[in-house]
Amino acid sequence: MPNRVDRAAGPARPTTARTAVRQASLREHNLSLVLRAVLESPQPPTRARISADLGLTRATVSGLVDLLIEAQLIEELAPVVVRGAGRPGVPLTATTARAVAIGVEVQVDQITVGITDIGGRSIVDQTVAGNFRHSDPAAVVEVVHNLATPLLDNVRHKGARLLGAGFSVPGLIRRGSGEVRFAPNLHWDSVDLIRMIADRPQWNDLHYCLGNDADVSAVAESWARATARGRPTTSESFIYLSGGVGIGGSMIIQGQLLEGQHGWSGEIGHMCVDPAGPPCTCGARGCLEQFAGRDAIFRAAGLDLTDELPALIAALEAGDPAARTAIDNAASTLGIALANAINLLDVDRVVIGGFLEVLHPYLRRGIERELFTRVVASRWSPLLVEAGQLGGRASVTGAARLVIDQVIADPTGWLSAS
Amino acid sequence: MPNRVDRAAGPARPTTARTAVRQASLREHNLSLVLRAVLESPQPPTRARISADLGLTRATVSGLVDLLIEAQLIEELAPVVVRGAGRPGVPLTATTARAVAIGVEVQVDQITVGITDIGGRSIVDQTVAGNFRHSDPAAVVEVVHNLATPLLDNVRHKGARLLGAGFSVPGLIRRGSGEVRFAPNLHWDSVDLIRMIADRPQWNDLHYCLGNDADVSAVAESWARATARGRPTTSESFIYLSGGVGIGGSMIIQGQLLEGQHGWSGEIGHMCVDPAGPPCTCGARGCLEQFAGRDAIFRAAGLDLTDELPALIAALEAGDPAARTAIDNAASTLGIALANAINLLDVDRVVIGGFLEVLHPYLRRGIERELFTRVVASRWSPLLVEAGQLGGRASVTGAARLVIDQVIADPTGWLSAS
DNA sequence: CACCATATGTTTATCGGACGAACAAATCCG
DNA sequence: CGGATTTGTTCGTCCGATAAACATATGGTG
Repeated sequence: MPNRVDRAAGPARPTTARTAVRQASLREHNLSLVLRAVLESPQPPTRARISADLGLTRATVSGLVDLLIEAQLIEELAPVVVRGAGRPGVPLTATTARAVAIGVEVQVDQITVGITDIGGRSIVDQTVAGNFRHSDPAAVVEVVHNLATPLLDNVRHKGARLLGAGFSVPGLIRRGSGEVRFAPNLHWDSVDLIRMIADRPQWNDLHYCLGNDADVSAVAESWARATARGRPTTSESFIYLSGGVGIGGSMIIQGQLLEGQHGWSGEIGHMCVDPAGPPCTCGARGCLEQFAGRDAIFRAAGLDLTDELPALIAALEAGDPAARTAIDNAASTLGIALANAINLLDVDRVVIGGFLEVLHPYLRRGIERELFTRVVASRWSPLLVEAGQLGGRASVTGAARLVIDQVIADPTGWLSAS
Repeated sequence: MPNRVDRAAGPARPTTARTAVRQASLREHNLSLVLRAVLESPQPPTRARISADLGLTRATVSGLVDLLIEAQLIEELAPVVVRGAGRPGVPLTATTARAVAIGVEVQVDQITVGITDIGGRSIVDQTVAGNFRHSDPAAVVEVVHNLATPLLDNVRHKGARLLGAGFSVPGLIRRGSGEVRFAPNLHWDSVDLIRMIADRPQWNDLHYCLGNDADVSAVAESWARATARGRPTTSESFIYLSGGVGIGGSMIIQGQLLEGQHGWSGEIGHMCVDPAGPPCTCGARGCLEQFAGRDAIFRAAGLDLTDELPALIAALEAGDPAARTAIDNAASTLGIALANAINLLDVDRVVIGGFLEVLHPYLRRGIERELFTRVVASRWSPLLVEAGQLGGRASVTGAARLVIDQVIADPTGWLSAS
């Protein structure tokens, strides 16, 4: 089958399937269910356990499991487990490094390529620094290709299956296509990134995903905290804040990315937190970015824009009043913006990522203060402001995760090939 | 079967069904699909047309249609249509006044009961005025009962099927139960409204729905504009603003109500539009309500709070500067709040309802001005600020619609009874 | 008007896939 | 060692969609 870009970003879209359900869809769905059960279970489940959890017959589950095993997506473990009477079950788990996805993160100052297996283990990754502002897409593709080729060769050589490739780009994506609609910092405008990559021989015949970096990072965080807590990602809802040059946002509602009509949702950086505030690059006034963006904070703290994060932290630790005020202002405006979002969406969790992740300890109290006074439902449901867990690796991981989410959503396409 | 409150509010929840798919579910799904095809089609479709649209066999569709006809949900029309060669098809349409839902709207100053059939036609409705602030739930139930009984008797006497009852309440709903969590104006706290109603003999054995009034109105508007444009409600996304004593909001994303984790989403009235603004009843400062709520506008316009809307409109038409300023301020703060919401959700349509609906002509320009400068994506996708189409009837219609949405989402439960 | 082309709706046989029950396998317990 | 218990597989059954043939009802054309 040819290159496919089924969805431009995000995990399985809520299947309020307007499409008809043929008998095969039934299989697809249950296959997806079983695979998800294996991948998201706290510990490797047996066939019997899956059967009980899902309400399917053991016979049915067995059949589906066989298909997934044949596809190298899952495998059996030794039946070491002993826990009472009865024949011990065979625990099932994701294969390690046998079914992998490649994630590519394009940033303004670096490009990272990483390989993640279906179980979420990062196999290998590699970063190359550079200046990609106002870059030529073809040059970027070249860099990606060169960076990825050895990794791909290596993985293929070991007999692993390549499930697909996911891309994270700092800009707006055209949903359902492999096209970058607009990436201000890269200075890209309607670049069909996927097509450019897919034309290369080694990149043929793959599944492709493309996503906005904030969205992709949010997906990765959703995954990380689900596995960390040993719980399925299903019911998680949170707002993800991605601090960078600007401030991006993204919403995970019940484990699903809320993409919006065009895939441009989450522009929390341009939420108005003070109509009398300073003008923003977007043309409006008082946008959050102007208070809590990287440049804004550094400027308010009296630092040079070329300074690095450690300088800011040093100033904070030294008790520098300007730095402290800068952070407090950022925190309270972040709090206002997040309170607005929470009131709108009824979500009780916020995850702070990007460069703000490191500042989380300094920001948290200030943010929470605003949340507790402004969120209407805060008296009934506690609110949490957490730091991301993935640091700079969120985007690469997430990009690969986009692919894996597609596999989970419908494993059928990945069955036939041995 | 006993009284059921399958979902507390809203239309079919996105079925990212974590639950297993048995063979029966397949039937359910396709039944739902066929029913939806009949109900949402611009003009009555034939079996063959449905078959082509959905990709199901004519045989399959025929079978499903038979079930739906037997359940009195749809019926055949005379094959009058002549449009080319071939055997003329039999057009299918919703039955009129043979399958109906009852909608109940509880407001602070009135209670309305209305009956709507599955095709969306309003059969009859009735309103009683009263003061239900700080009301006794039991008394309200009594009023509802007395108001509804003759309507129900009448409908049943004509041999129509009662599909269920939907309730609209100005407050927070406990999702998945029939309980009103908190309704400040009614002064209700954890009132199990559905149980109280269902205990009455005539109300036995029904399907029940319960929803927040803004949510319910939004559902009704979604439906109204879908049928008005002769298009299925599927892909519609908009933000609904419900002006009342306060300002409620609600989001319809791709035809689906976005309820949030607890069902408390849409609190756009407490979005901060000016951190230095006046204190709000919620404890924060600068909430939208304090600028664009009914009381705020009347106060700013120099009117008495007991005045009615016509007084405000008269002042506006007379060119009264205070009134004009009040409206302009309301519009720009509404614009700020809506821009925030739109940036977050990537929706390109806003529907203004409640008492603001009438003021729409005076507000629109001011709102749009803010939107066009503040919404990042406005240069690519045009934004629309529309008035609701249903006026005061939105809530009753929507309440009944909650039930009908459930029927559409899974008609199985309504098949057996002749 | 006969006849064919075209489209709709129904009938029939077939097949895919889940289910239930029975059975073999592997453990624990007494 | 034999019963109890749980797991995984095998086999017949049943439900529901599919495909193909057929009956039905038009329009068009010589």
